[in-house]
Amino acid sequence: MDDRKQKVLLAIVHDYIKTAEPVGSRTIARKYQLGVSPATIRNEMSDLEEQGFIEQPYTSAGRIPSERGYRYYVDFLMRKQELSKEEEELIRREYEVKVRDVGQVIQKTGQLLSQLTHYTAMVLPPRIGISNIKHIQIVYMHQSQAMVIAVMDNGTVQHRLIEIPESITALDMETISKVLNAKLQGQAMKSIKLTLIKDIYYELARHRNLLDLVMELVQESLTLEFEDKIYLGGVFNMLNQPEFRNVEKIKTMLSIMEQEKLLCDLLEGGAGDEGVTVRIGGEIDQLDIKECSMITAPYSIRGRKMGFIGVLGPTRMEYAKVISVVDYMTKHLSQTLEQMIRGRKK
Amino acid sequence: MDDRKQKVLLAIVHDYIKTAEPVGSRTIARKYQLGVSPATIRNEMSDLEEQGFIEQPYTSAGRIPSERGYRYYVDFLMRKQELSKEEEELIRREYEVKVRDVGQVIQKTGQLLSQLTHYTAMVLPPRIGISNIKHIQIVYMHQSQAMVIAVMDNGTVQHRLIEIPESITALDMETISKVLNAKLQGQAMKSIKLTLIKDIYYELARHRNLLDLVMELVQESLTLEFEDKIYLGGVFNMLNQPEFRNVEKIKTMLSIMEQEKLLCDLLEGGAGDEGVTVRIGGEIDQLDIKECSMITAPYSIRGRKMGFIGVLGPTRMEYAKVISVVDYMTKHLSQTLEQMIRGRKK
DNA sequence: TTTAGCACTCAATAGAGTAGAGTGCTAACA
DNA sequence: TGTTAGCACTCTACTCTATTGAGTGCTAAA
Repeated sequence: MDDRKQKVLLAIVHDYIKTAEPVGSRTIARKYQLGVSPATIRNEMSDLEEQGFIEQPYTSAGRIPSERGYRYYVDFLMRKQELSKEEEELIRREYEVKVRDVGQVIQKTGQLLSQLTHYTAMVLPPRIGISNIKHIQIVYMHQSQAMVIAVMDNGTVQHRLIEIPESITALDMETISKVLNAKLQGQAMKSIKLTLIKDIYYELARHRNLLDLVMELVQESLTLEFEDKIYLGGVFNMLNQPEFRNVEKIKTMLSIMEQEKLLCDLLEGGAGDEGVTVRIGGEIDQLDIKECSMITAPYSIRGRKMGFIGVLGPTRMEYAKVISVVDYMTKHLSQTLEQMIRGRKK
Repeated sequence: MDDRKQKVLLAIVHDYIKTAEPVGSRTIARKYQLGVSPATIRNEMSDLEEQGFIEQPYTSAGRIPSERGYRYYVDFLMRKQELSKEEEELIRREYEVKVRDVGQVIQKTGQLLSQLTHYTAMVLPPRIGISNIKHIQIVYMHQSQAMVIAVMDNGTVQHRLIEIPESITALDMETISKVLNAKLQGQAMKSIKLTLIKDIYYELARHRNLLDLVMELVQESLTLEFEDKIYLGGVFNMLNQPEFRNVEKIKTMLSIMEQEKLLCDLLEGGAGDEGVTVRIGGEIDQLDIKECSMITAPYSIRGRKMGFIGVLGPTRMEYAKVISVVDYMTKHLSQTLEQMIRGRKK
């Protein structure tokens, strides 16, 4: 692909991202100084179309980038775009106030992502399956009920009400808490194996009843990993995009947004181990939202991948901008979380 | 208002609720056996319009109920509509599985509400401000950080990471936990007064530093009451309503849905102390969502009002149906929550 | 290789006409 | 006096038909 063709493609992508209207040869000649006439540009466009980088919605309309065109743009033509001073300032300021626990950080991240990009943001909170138990506590509520609380070292807290046999006293529970703490502290939810459970059983044979219930909680927390909550921000930003002028599209869009499970898969599915991943249109294979692109990236705490953040927008997305925002935010998020949970030992 | 006028109004309300089209005199004569000709009905309609119960979108269209018309319908004409056996069965079944903690119950309630009514459901979880502290625990995370956990007797758990001076040991914290529990157990967050705090201060003069932070949490939990989370269900149900054919309306609608604070006010604002409240159109004064009605009701645990549930739909709403669903759900919700937190002493 | 010119295509817009639902009025009827 | 049939009138929604304009592709000349 020669230099001038690249320039033409770049012009088409830029203009279409900005206006959402098919771009004609004349517009390019007028707005982007290439030093050639519209006729020449038409010839180039004809070639580009043959190679599959651009397409025509109908005969005698302007051209729009194809998915392949966007891909080429993202891979070769796009120039990196740093965040502005104001934006960085905004992020810094927002993270400073009122973010006391992990949940709030996650939520704020979603908010910022959507605010900065004007698209829909998705954030997957730190997965508990791969974090370690810091403390387990059983709180007596009344004669047939107790609350099991597990504090994880990523700063989250799991809790559940359980039924207990009436024969068990508050004192019993304290004993159980102690043993559980001794055995489970520092263990990852995932790594709690049968041997360990047997070990605890042995030590607490007397309290087998209660123990069954507690272990059930532990087990369930593990499965919870897969039905994790996901934080969305700016869903209705998407409605400002001209591609959502028609109500049917909005409906499919929103019904997708209500399926948390699907979104989690979407977010986890494509992202690589490190760095920002861009998926354009059909490259998101799980789903048939047409004309959408996703930009995702994992964030980590102390080098361990803990979750994902992502932005969903139309294929006609401001890739350069969104990529740098996502990149910047993962780093900032990792940093904020690390600061918050400073105590973690490697 | 004489009997026949009521019948005509009822016919108009029913038909408009069903079809979302202005209702003409002929339609009424055909579909609702009133035993009179369209001309007579026209005369009645003319009167009804003069009295403000119905209106015409434009000359020579059919009539639609005015807000006053809906109000009259709800107050005097509407017949109570019981839930079907299938619906009751559905509710029972859904509450049985996988509702282990209060959060899940709340979420499930929202889901059911929207599923049964086909409108948007909102649920305000039990307010912590008016619930009592069951247990306070401080968990040591590492040398400069601790997690404060408060278990409330309504089955919710509050938690927060706090910074602690390095001089404080894990043992210190256990002492503090003990004293806090002794003093705060059974107290409502709201009722924690200065005298009580002084009392604790006195007893724990040595640990004043840490105490400051813990009390701050308690204080903040109190303010949290006002920025409570709200659970929404079936937001996109609304899009199936024909009044949301145009995109602008969808946008205002959704942007309202994203403002949690506003929704909480909305939910709390109009509801009375007991029973179902219906607000029609302009009667929802906080807001300028036009053409919407809200049906709300408080739910309680052991006779104490703990939160609200509500349904938001177009003014052209199936009032009879929604009212009975909301009514039924508050009762069922109260019951489920009471069962779950059985231990509460009056 | 580039450019100007020109015929052709197609969506979007605007206008005109038509159909249909519904009203209000009047006069006749029970 | 209340009810009804008849009829002229109103207004929206829909269809059909130009018209406009942006844009292309091709050809021939520079």
